[in-house]
Amino acid sequence: MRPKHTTLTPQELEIMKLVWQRQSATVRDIYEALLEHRKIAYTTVMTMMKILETKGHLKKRRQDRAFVYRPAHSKNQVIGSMLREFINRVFNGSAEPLLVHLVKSRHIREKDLQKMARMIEEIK
Amino acid sequence: MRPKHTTLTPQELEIMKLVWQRQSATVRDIYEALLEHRKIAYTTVMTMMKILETKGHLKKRRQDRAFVYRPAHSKNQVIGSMLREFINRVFNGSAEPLLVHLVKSRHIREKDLQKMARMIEEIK
DNA sequence: TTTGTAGTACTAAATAATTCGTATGTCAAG
DNA sequence: CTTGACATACGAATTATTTAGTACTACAAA
Repeated sequence: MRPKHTTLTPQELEIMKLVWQRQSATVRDIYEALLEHRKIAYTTVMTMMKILETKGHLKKRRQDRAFVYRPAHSKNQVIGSMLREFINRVFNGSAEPLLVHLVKSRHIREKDLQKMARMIEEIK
Repeated sequence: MRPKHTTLTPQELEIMKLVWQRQSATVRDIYEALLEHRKIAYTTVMTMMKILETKGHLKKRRQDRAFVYRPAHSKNQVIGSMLREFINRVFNGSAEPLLVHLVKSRHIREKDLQKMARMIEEIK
């Protein structure tokens, strides 16, 4: 069976971002990082990380008394599939109308497009 | 108070897409359109459209015995803000890494970028 | 006038997502 | 040995999302 593409919920993504940043982290590490932005209970973070593990997004390993968690997949992989899912759901699978939105809303500029064009050249 | 930016859930979006397509629609119209793709109850569609109305995404008007629903906002507006929300949540607000993903995953090609560049020229 | 059809209103159940409390165990400092 | 700090395990409450059943009403056809 395939990896089973469980997409990340908003709170799960928030935690995954922090783990990716650190390569590996304990519940406490993430708890403290989250606390800087909002009130949250230690056990809430623990539960979330346990869920992320059962969903296959985190791997854990015991180190001393606590678990150390690591990402099971790269950020690029996961974000990439979230983007694909979004394009499917919102734009029926085609990226062009997304681009149109980005351009018209001025989220990207000519400069960015040129940068991308150069990137394509390099890939070729 | 502002419009209160309720973002569309997946099923809500599905329905809104059908209403945008039709300009206006009854519960039965949408029910029949959805039925072509999957099993669903008439009252389920009714409930969803009622929710969309209370969330401010649909306006209703009675015509004969049934309600006729219309979008409260344009597709561009709503999709645009969904895109913005996605960029904030997933890419911390900057569109460039999104572009990088699109290019690297070959979702967009040089041809598309050129098209966009021309579009920018026209906007200027 | 009776009855079937098509509509809404109301209720509610199932699942997913988010949050946190209590119980329990282990280890180190006193 | 006792106690406090810190960790996990387990259970559960809350809210959001999705789905659909039942009751009731209005109208048109028989």
